[in-house]
Amino acid sequence: MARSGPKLTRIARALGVSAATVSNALSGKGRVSAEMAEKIRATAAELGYVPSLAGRALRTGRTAVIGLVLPDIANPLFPQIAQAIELAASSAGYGVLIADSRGDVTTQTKAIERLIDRDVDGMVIVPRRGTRIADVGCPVAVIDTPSTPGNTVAADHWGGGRQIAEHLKALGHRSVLVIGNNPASNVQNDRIGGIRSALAEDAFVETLWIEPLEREQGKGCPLGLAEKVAQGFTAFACVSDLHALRALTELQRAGINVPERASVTGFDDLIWSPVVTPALTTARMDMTRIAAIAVEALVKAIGERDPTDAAIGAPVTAANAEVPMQLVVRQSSAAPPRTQFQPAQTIANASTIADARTSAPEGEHQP
Amino acid sequence: MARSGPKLTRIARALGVSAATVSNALSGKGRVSAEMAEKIRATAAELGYVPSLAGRALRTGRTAVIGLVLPDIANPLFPQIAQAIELAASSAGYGVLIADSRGDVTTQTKAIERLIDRDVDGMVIVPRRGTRIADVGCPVAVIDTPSTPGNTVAADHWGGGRQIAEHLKALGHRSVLVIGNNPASNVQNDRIGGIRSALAEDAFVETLWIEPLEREQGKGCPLGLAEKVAQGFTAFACVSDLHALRALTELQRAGINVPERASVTGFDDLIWSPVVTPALTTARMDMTRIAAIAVEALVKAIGERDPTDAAIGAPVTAANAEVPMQLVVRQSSAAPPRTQFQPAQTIANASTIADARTSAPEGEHQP
DNA sequence: CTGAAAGCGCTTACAG
DNA sequence: CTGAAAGCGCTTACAG
Repeated sequence: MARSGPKLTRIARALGVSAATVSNALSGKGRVSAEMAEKIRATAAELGYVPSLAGRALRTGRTAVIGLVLPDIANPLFPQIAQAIELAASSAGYGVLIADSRGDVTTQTKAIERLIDRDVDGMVIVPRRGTRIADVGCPVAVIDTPSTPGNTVAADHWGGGRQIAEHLKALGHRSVLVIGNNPASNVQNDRIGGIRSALAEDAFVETLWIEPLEREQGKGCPLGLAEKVAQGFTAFACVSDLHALRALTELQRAGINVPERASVTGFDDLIWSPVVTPALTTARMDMTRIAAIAVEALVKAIGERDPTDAAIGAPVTAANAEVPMQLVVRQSSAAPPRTQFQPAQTIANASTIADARTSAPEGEHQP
Repeated sequence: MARSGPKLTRIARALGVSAATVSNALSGKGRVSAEMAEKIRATAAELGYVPSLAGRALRTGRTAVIGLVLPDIANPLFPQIAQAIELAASSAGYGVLIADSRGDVTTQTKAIERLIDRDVDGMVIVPRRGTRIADVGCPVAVIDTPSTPGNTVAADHWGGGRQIAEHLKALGHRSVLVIGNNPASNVQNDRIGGIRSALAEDAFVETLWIEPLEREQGKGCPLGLAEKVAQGFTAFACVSDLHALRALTELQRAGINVPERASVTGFDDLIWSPVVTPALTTARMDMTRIAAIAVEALVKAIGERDPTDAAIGAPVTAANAEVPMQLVVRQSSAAPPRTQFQPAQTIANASTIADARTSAPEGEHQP
């Protein structure tokens, strides 16, 4: 309650000891007799003592705050990340200052500078693709992809891709269209690489890079998935649940039943994945663990760092770990048409769509 | 770059003046001659001087940090809010510390306490429904609904509801099912109230309160919307784009074309709204303005507050404003079946669904 | 117009 | 084991 409660000195006076002794007792550095320490702790608790971070920061050079730098807060993955980091950080006694890059590299640099100016003890960065995080001047933990050179903590995107692929393979899918939107993204390339590697021998795989959909425009160029179904694709493996959602609704809109006639999978288990009909099969990151590792590494680096080396060229430290992804199977993926009988039906909006039954379920485009 | 750059004293020494003069020059309090001030500013810039917030905080009792308290970071609206608040706050020279309530009232209280312990100058709170924000001990701006008693800044949810309703009415819809999930939410009630009030005379309206979908479960009880279509409803007005997405996909899954046979609308213009096929018609809040107003009010309150009144019972100040919502018309809403010819078609998954053409498009359930 | 002093609350050597 | 002192970097009265 009490904003920056009573001061240390008040406790000291109340007990007739020095502020230094109170400080020592409270920090448990052991320079105080057990009884005295106990008495001091009791009084502190009773008075609702909360140390002034400002005072401490000024003395120690540590603010107990870390920055969270994100490429774009609008990213639907942001909530998961922020929540996990906030939990890990506050458990470790750190506050989390947010900084938004708004998708822009210049803004990212500025955001990082602002955090530095605020004397954060360290920062967690989810870099915008292609960004080099260097000589920031404080400990940094990067969350990205194992493929990113340097110290990073990341989900095993490749392994996640393999899980998705194994799942589709086990269902009997042999023609898979992989959908991504950013060939420059390490994360997407890892996921796609994983999918392709697990599917390599058994299936025909094609990758479709889609254009970023202009927000607000909303008129979205259709991905032409109905045609892909007609060509024989039975599964659409998207690198994000956002693409999966786009694929799912486009297929449904074209009158193609999911999962009876085409399976759709995504990545990240975003908020809507279980809400949609049919619910999306996806692979999720263990954000809690990723955040825990990142923050732990950060805290360790902060501890090892000499707070007085303030200036340029200070060590950039980070974690280096890879966390498995978890497959979440829901109703948007099932055995392909070949193995499941479909009652005769006419397709809505048939004008633009070839009836998939008239095309071979697979193989016609095999090399 | 330089972490907590050169100190004030360094500038003072470089110019042979006192630290006090430098401080005065930089803060522009005008106790310094113009030339001197200019020289000082130049040197400060040259040395890359960045004031130590810790030092300043200790002296002034102001940390230049505000807290952002959210009911649940996982909320899909969070990105919009966080982004807008971060921008407004950093423009005003404030950092933003995040605090997650994780949907829990106790956690919310703890999160607020932690922010207080960190000596934030004020906080923006998006309260969990039914929470009383009181005697926090620092200036507070609440973002909620105009219906919430007390000082709040909010979107005009009621007006947004009216806009949605007018839109549907203009298209010719006369049977509207309103979908919400939380009868205790002021926001939802305002939105629904607005919809109903604008529709009152001309249409039949029913409200469907749906169960919160258990995440991970993903098996989601279907909402039974196909049946509603059979009953004659032609429009589904949801209080959130998340519900709208659920409705849209359920309808599509049932073989009901949107928007030809049923229109779907949402609220908030969440990330997926323009991505989905058909893109969602929705009403969005002007988060930028809401955040600007909230932060401005907060900063004003902080300025008026005596930083030494530290303790209990300090004034809780806030904004009080109502910001119009903006209707975003996309393809998920169109004229109802009656006014638009539908080619004959068979419905997929017909087993569970009555063919809507056999039921009256409206009226049969009118009182 | 400018400077010297005091002090915000804390912690860390250094004495006793 | 405990205390007195110094100082982190800043700003605000108060003198000159």
